Amino acid sequence: MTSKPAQFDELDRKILAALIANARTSFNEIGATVGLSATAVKRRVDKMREADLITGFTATVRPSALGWRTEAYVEVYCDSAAPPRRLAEVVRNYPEIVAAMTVTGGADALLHVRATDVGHFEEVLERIRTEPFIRKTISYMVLSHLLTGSSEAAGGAAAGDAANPR
Amino acid sequence: MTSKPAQFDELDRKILAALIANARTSFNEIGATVGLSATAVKRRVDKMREADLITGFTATVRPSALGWRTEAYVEVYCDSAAPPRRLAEVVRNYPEIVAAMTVTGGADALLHVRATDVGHFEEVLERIRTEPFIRKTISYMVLSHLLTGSSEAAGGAAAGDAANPR
DNA sequence: TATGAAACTTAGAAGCA
DNA sequence: TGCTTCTAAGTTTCATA
Repeated sequence: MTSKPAQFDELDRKILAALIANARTSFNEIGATVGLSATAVKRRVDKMREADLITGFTATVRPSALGWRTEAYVEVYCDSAAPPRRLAEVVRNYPEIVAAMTVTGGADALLHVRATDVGHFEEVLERIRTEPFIRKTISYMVLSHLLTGSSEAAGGAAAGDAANPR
Repeated sequence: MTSKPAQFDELDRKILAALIANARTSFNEIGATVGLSATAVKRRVDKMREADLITGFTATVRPSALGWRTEAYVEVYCDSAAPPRRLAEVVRNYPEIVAAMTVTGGADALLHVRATDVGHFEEVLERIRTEPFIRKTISYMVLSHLLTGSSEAAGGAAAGDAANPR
């Protein structure tokens, strides 16, 4: 192993931004933009993948085009005895839960839920509420997105440049 | 224009799932999986892109590897006079806001914020609170993600199959 | 209208200077 | 790091059902 943790420089940032904008941009094209040969770009990308900085490449989809038209955030309140591990197991059983995390504040966890429609969401919510250690839930239905093209507005897509989280 | 909206079938679903799992899967490989030639797969992908069902291809990144280690959800309460449009403009000025939406419930909007550390987050929060029509904010810091590999845990990556929103 | 095979073109991978 | 070769994938055209 080398001593250097393969530092991330400005060139890498630009390459990353190009790949986030369009994962199919050719190394040649990226190289032309950042002033590097295609080979050099490839090597840097390989390193970023090795470093697990780039975790993969995916297609970005519009959930509404697939029929997922309802979205909500759900605060979950648990019995004090329930450990986060337990909640993680439960959450995995719901394909409608696209994100789940423990949070500060009154609630124990926050769930990001997608459903086809309000009826579907209600059904999911009722199932969640019957989970043994869940005491109560508070739902916030998403009305409209204020950030179009945002990763989460697109429902799991990435956009933006490497200098920014989105 | 044709009368048919180019219906989405099971084959498309499988192709989409393969591309979401890995956008660099070759058409040939996908074809072998779904029982189609590479040419046919490409044509279906082209159609899905035209239909804006597939909105693009991106690299998935681990925000923490880029130094974005703090994450929070912020409820925003506005003066009753403030229209959502106005909020949308404001939100665009903050690269730290990775998602923003109007929601049901007491708050007018919910922001998903990423920052490098708690100090950075506090600074962002203070800036947001000085925006003219914002009355108050309530923050929920994300402690840990319960769904690893989830799009949002990865901070803007997509994963899963087309039958599911994630 | 959708498909598959073949020809053609471009990009990616590997080795070398 | 960049250049060149080799290989593999994407792209286009054509014929077919």
